[in-house]
Amino acid sequence: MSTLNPTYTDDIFHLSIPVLAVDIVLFTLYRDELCVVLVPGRNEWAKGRLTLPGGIIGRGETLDEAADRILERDTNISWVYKEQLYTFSGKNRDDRWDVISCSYYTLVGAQAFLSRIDLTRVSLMPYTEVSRDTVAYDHADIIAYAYQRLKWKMEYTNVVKSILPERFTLRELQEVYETIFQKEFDKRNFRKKILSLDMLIETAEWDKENSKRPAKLYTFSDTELKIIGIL
Amino acid sequence: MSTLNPTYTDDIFHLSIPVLAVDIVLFTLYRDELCVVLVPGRNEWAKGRLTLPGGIIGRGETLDEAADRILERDTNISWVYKEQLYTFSGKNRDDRWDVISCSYYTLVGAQAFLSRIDLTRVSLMPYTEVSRDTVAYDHADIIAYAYQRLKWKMEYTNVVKSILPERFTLRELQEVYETIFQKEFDKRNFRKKILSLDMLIETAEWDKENSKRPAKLYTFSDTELKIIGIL
DNA sequence: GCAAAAGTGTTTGGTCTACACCCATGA
DNA sequence: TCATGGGTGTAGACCAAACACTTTTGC
Repeated sequence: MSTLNPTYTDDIFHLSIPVLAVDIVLFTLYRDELCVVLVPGRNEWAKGRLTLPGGIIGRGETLDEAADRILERDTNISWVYKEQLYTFSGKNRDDRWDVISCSYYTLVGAQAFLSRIDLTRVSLMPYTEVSRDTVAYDHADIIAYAYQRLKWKMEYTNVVKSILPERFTLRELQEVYETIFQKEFDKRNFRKKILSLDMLIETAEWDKENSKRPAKLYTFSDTELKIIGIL
Repeated sequence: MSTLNPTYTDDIFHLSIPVLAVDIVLFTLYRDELCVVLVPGRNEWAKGRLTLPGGIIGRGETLDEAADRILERDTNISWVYKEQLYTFSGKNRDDRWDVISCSYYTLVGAQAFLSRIDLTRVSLMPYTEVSRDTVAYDHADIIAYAYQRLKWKMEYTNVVKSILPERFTLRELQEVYETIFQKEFDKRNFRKKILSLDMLIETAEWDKENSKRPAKLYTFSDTELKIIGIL
């Protein structure tokens, strides 16, 4: 029996203690929509349905390590901002097993995401289509909770940087907020607010991508997650 | 081997998966100080030191049920507001075992607390005295985290009601906030703010306890936890 | 020169803070 | 009548929201 990475064929499901799994809610923006990464269910209770990437934690592993391992296994993504969300244990979580799920959520930019992922193994579902009918177990609840937490983090930290490229325009930044919050913000107030936070540094470069007046490019002043009040 | 309530003598510590425990941070106010309930360490690695009330979760139990069971076992307290805090899994949490701890915190009024607890089995430690030297494992870290979360919940919910008697004066309410936040608030601003939230109902009764001008007694309008912005 | 997106300030209302005095009661 | 804590209002600073026009560029 391997120490790391126990498999579903172990006899761990017949013990007097529950099994602890780690499930990951990976958010990304794709075609101006907030999407979640899902994988096909691998056991008989989730066959033909989509689930969150997840796995059983091994002895000697921390939860963070297990989250990294599972994320890398399913998406090839190896370093991202991630945060533990909640540990779910409702009796009806799983049709048969007594599995407790420690969930994480993470946020990845579409570029980084698409360049690493194998879309034959994972799929993207728009957040608006997530429901108990479209994803297995209680994973729709976990995703809904992750979405709340994400919005909330975006209101008072610079976590949005994990979804943006190194340099970006204020308009792009605003669009990320608008997509995730599903509401529009006033351009002037948004810029004033963001700039007043000293979260961004103005670069000397300009965005010449589109054929209109070029926009200044900005970058984040902090590489680490920082708590600030945004919205 | 019992299904609920596995004991430390089971062989569960030799498995390929980690063991999941539930630890509880119970806050109460005692002599105008924020205190935490601790119990004597029961295994050889925590002998002679104090730990949080905790135990191994059993198969068939949810985390909330395990938290209730452990709380009742150690303190006779059977219904209180409680909230899952975080699931800790650092490698150095425990000298020997690979135990993952799902922690809860809760807040109990001194009256309810003292009437139910057996002080020969548990002890109270002022929050200011909690440190890695005074409590075992990584429990000081868990308590510090719980304290942050508690303050934060008190800023935007009516959670404070779990520590107050059914009827109370505005002064008492303010004192609870001052004790927990370890800072003083302006009386007029505090009253204005609290009353503007429609969180309280003014009763027809007066507090005649102290021998000065009687104060109006208030009660909470919501019995459930409610999100509001307080401070 | 025109279409398209970038960029920019001011006014207004609400909220937070600081601050000092009178009132009701029991002793 | 006095000591003690209960109860109240206002002015200034700050922050959030609403709102419209000018600038730069490519075509």
